Amino acid sequence: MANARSRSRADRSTGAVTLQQVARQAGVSLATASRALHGADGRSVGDELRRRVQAAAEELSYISNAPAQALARATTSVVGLIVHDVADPYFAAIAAGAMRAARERRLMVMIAATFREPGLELEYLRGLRAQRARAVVLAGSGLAVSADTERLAEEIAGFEEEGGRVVCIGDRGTDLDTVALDNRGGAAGAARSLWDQGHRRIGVIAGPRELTTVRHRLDGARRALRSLGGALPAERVVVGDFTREGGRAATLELFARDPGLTAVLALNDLMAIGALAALQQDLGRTVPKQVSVMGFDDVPFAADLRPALSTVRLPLEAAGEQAVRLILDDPAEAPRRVLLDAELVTRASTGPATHA
Amino acid sequence: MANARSRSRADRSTGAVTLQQVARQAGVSLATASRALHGADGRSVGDELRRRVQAAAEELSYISNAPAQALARATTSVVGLIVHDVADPYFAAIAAGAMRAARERRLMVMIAATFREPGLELEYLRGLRAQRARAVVLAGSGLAVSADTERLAEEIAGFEEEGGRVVCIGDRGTDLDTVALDNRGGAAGAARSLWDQGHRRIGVIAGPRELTTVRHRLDGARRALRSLGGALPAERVVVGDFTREGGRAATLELFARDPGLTAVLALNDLMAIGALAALQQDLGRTVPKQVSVMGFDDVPFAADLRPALSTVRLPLEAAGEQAVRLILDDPAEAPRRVLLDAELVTRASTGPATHA
DNA sequence: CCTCCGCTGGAAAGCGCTTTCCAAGAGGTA
DNA sequence: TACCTCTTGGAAAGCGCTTTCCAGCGGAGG
Repeated sequence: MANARSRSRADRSTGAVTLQQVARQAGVSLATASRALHGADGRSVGDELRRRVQAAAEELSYISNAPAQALARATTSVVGLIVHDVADPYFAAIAAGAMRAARERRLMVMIAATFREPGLELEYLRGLRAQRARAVVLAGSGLAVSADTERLAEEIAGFEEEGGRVVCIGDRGTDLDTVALDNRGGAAGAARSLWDQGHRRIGVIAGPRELTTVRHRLDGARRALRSLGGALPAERVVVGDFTREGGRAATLELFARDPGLTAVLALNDLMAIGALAALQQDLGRTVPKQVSVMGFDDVPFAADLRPALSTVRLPLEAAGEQAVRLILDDPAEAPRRVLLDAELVTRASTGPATHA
Repeated sequence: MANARSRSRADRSTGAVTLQQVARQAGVSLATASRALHGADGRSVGDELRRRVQAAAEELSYISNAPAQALARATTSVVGLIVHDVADPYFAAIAAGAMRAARERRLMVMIAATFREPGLELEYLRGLRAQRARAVVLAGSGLAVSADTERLAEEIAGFEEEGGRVVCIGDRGTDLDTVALDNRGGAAGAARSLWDQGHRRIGVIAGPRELTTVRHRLDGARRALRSLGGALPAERVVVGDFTREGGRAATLELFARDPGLTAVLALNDLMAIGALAALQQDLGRTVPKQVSVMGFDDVPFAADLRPALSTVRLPLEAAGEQAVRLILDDPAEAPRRVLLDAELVTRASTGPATHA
């Protein structure tokens, strides 16, 4: 008997059941089968025939061919999601939210991780365009300065011209649909809270300056301090990787420059964890007794660190959800912007400044 | 002038640049253009023409239509990844590995989260079949008992018959390509290490019993204890959600049953974190002085908890990578099985038993 | 009784690509 | 010079679906 492997060389089919076969089995035309099963056509099919088609499909275990549908309909049911790194809890939370929203709308999500290489973002966007994704969510923070930024903008424009939709999480320069997170406000609140507890010598450990997220957070903190009569001189800001190790190294550098700091504001929780490690293990300081540490993002484990990390909570999962909603539910003309609030979460890693 | 919106109703095209247009612009036939740009054909194109085609493609910003290619080639460049929850660091790590491997092979990954509903796994597998994914990685632990298990097996068989490939991470009953993690061995090692430190009354907090992962870990621990002359009676095993809260509740229950326990073995790190919280905050015990806590998985923050969590490290990212390699690199006949070792990581949350 | 309309089913024309086949030319050998 | 082989380009036949059009039919209205 003929098995799947013995097809003629000219036969490029996969051996999967086709709609044609379903139609034959049900004794109806291809058109009717298509309408009975997927009928986005606005056309109705008689009850009797519809039942016959459904039965045939069931019996043959028919599974529709999405690429073929995509070709014929000129649209797909996939949305793309571009993040920096899925293993980073920040992006994991966003991804979870986006996937939940996608599920509600019965869409599949194609995910791409750039590992922070700007070139990859462009490449993946092109890949998603090739897939004819309906929409793509750009979750990674934009780069403020980059030769690729312009190319990216062009690519986005091209995509939108073809009917694709793009939304980004966090502000980018461009006028796109945006789900913005209140980085500035959150950072300002964090700085103010430190100030209110008597801290006057506050150090900041920041991620790469090109990230707009970093810029906004830094800016928020700086302004708040200034408006309170303080300042954030350049030597009290150390840039490092946006990771635990980056935070550790940055903290060491910060205290090498000024051992009298009473608080460190980390621009994300990963760095804050590094700061905690540096302070408690390398520098032998007690937190928050001698030095307060404030994080940013409120990753899931923040409350389980010792001391429990005070931080700024960002509604990341909601951001992911909103992003796909925004993009799919009502395709407005003008670019829209949704601002999600940050919330200060005070836990045990911050406390009153000890005046030396 | 005619814009993209003014196409006739009969025109189902997206307005995207097609290969046909590129061919025309380059003054060659469609066939030649196809060969010049993607030629998986084994056929060569003269240098001059190839250059002309490439220039035309560049100039028109041509982006190939993946669905159309998929239809014509009867294969795609997407792999599917089905997990329980992307926000769970366990799956996030696997996903990161899988994505890295996919990138090396220039594949796109379609990800689906089941949120632990077994029905969804089936549904997503069908979705991935519809997409004609080349391969799918089943990352979530299998359910040992489930009405869906059989349906799932059928679905997998159908997919493989059509040329799709499936690999799972962690053992499932079925004879599939598998990247197994040494859950049994890891749990045995963990139990032994506790035993060796003098612990004789060890409680275990476990995730849902249907998960094969849980079964294996539990089994490993039980056997190890038995072989050492101890035992793991049913009342010292409490089942809860595989989450922080589940761990906390389970720990409380465990100590309500037997306040004299000197160690708790959590079957994943999330539960271990809950145990730490329950012990230190709710029960007022010191860890590891009065009670030792051992986790499982070694999530990224395990070392930053207080006390730093002793746990069993699983090479999760490697598992994700291996899975996609296994499945794509050499499509062997017989189902293969790769076993990845677990490694005991002793940190500060475990110590010698205090004999009351 | 005839016409017109609304409804349902089917034939067929694509959607944008890949690949098979064929034709034509180049180069080698007898 | 005649014949054969090898290479390169193009025409055209699909891949599996959706959707447009058209045909046929029954019922309502004149």
